[in-house]
Amino acid sequence: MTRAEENYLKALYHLSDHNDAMVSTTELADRLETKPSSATDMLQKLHEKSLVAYTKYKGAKLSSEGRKKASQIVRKHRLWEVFLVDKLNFGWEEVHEIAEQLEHIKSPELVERLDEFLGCPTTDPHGDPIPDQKGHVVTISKSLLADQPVESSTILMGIKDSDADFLTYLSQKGIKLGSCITVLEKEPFDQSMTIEIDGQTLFISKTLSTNIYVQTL
Amino acid sequence: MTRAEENYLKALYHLSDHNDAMVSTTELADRLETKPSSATDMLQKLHEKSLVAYTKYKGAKLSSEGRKKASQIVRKHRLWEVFLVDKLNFGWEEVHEIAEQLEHIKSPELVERLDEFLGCPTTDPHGDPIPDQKGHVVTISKSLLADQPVESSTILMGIKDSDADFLTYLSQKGIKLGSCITVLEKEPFDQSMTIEIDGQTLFISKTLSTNIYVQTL
DNA sequence: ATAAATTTTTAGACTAGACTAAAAATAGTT
DNA sequence: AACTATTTTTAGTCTAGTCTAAAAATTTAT
Repeated sequence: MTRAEENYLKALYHLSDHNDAMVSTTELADRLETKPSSATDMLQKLHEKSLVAYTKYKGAKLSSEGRKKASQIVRKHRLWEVFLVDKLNFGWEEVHEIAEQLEHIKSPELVERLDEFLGCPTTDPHGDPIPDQKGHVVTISKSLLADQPVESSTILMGIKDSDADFLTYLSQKGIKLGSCITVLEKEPFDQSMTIEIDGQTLFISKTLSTNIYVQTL
Repeated sequence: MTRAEENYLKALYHLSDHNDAMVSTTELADRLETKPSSATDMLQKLHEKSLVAYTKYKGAKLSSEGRKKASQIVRKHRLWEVFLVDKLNFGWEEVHEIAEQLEHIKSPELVERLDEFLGCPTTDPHGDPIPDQKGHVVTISKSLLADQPVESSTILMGIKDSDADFLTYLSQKGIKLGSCITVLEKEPFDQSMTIEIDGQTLFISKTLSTNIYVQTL
């Protein structure tokens, strides 16, 4: 498996959104910042290798074999992110790019040992689940902060759009995984809200609250 | 810098043997398990980029810039080896291949943090020195076990040819970095020797003793 | 239902890096 | 000094992955 092949599989994994949905050539190309013609070429190649189910003009989705391969790459990506944050003290906004490289290191033994070294974590620093060796993920039911009623108390469980700037902003405010959030007020006209987070009162826009996953206590 | 370019620089680094010696196209090709014609192509390219001083039919050596780049790759390789052995409990014979991949990860910050995490080691698991950020290496004076006189007491400081099978053999015998070695007998006809290593008496061939570096106490 | 707009695929070209085979330069031998 | 043997370089081909431009299929709109 080449690096490019791995990146296509991973993109399909993320785009199919656990729904087994068909992904269009353009979607895939956009995600990988490439051209649709390149995506077509690769899809045909991956179809040949039985990693992808692809029908001309209809789109593509991962085969079970392809899904397994993809989940292994995601597993590696997220384990390395944990390593970078927990062991090397990187900020959660700095690790994605480096993990993009580390995820392609080929050594099954390394993955297992790294997993053990990290204490077999189940989520990465952004709250995304880490697939196990077989590709299975434990999905924790989480809701958007935006949907929580006033007075409700929740715990921050994940970040939807792990954009680096957004993550930097959050950590500047002291917002991190596991923070306790209580919704104090919700403005009906712009869906902004006032929250109490780890004791501190904060005013939060709709953009923010729709990108934060919480778990009800 | 592509992966191939990095591998050529690294090969030149190892072949020039700290002597700043000219390396021939064939030597380089052999080291990289490729053909001389491919090496020529790459040398011309690296010369264009001022990373290598190359004159047709004469051979090549690293420029100061190229040497710096190469030493950074070697630094990364050896730091990752320490990580794999010290933190993930790999055997010293298992780490070279994985480090060959990890050495190409691009992130200066990562290297610094890894270095610190590992306690700024000065040698890798085989006793080879780890270059610092500027490419400088601390060379410890070490001699071959084969050259030690009878009765002399030494400490094992490094392995010359870090071949996986050889390393496996050594660790099976309980031979490791830091082991105390006393030469008990030397046979003049085949240069084999009897040694005492960490209390245990061992018979050792010339091949072995010429691949082990020791430091006199 | 047919025309227009969009999406997707094909065809052909490019680059990096490798290869083979042939040509050129260097080194070794007499 | 000249002739052979070896090494090195050049020339041309191949593959993976990308691209652009054009053709084909599909979707949308009238």
